[in-house]
Amino acid sequence: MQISLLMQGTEYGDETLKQAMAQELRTRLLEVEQEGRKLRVYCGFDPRTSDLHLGHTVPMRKMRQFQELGHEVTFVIGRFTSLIGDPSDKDSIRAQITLEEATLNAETYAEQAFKILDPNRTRIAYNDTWLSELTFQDLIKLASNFTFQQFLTRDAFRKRWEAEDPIYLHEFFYALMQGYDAYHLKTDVQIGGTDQLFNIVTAARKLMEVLGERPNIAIIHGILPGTDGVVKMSKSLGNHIPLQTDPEDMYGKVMSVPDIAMSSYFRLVTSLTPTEIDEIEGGLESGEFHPRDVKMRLAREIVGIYHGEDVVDKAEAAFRRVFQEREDPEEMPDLLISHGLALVDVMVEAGLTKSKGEARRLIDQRGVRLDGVVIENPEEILELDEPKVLRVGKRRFLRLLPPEE
RNA sequence: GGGCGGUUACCCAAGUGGCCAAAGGGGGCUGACUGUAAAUCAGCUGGCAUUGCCUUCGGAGGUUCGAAUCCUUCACCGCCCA
Repeated sequence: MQISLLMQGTEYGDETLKQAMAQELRTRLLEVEQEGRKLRVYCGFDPRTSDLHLGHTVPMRKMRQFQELGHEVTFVIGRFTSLIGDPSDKDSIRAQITLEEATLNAETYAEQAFKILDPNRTRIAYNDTWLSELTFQDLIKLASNFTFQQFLTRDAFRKRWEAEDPIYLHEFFYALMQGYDAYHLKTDVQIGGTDQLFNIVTAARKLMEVLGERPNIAIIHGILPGTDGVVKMSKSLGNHIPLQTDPEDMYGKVMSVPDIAMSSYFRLVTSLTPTEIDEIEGGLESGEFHPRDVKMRLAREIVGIYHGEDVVDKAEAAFRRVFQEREDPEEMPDLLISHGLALVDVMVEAGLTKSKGEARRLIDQRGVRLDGVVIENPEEILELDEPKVLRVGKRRFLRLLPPEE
């Protein structure tokens, strides 16, 4: 009963492993029941940036499922692991962050997570509290359980090895640290994406075993692609949909996701049942549904989760207005300007462009409009006697207000 | 520690004294098309300035009328040897 629900949507890339994990989960459930306790479930999130995005919610939704079944969920904030950066992430090595930065970034992590997790049933833990206590001796002991070759067969490392790109020694610690988290928390279940297979299945399970704990069960989910539809969602790539964005923006960002990624989005970040999703996919395939309408449904679902059903209609209306009917949005920032200012200066001042050169370029490319009229002259001087709407490109808007007389 | 090769713009990568703000690709942006999808096409992609100037080719210093390109030195990376 619980098993099928908990294994729902998992993706191991290996049927044998999946069966093994399902079997272990079954056994473990029975055991904890006899012990009169609940499963201890955890997933770690590294605060390498300050905001969580849709991609983070995939494991969080799975955690929520465990919560609903009464299990104990620990939301680990990887303040210590984020110092290294998971080598599974391509460019995480590049920018090392400090504990101070990680702490700052983590400030609102829990608050953001509670959009998905039940705050009353979530334990928050920071992994620096135990990882920073380890001695060099401890580290040696942990490290001695693994061979260099085991790490090297990992895709992330192997590719770099073959490309003769640097692989830093400390990157190997990441898996050890994550494994130690699982050991320290004595977890029964660890959740993560397919990119965490090595960290969870190889490192954590082995470490727990040699340290005298039962290996935790890996619940592995698929990876949510970003708004480009291909690469894993991440803030540093700029293909993310932040949880803390306004409903209109969230709706629009979902709409910009390529069709091919829709199915992943439905499966990974909405509450639709597998049956409902099958119906949608069938309808798409037969041509019964228009992909755009399906995507609008997707956008409604997602906006509804984070902003509430009551604002969904408004977000959708705003989207239709601006992108389908090509009207100006109802709400946009105002800027009071005085007479005789150069348009390019106003654009830079308002943050619509980074430089005057960029502003001129956009005007040149016919990408700047004032009340719908394309501005032709890069040296345009503004003389307003009534408010006008400045549109830069597809989605940058500003209402210019004339000076008060 | 020794030998060799390398460090170029957001990323990859060409460029070995002036024609280099620096080829090409990716990414991003603008426009056309359109469903803020995909594909395609055209263009843009350091800053300031209306013909010019300033900053940029790992850091610092030097040679030269002139350097991403040559020299010195420092730092970092890879390969091979130990």
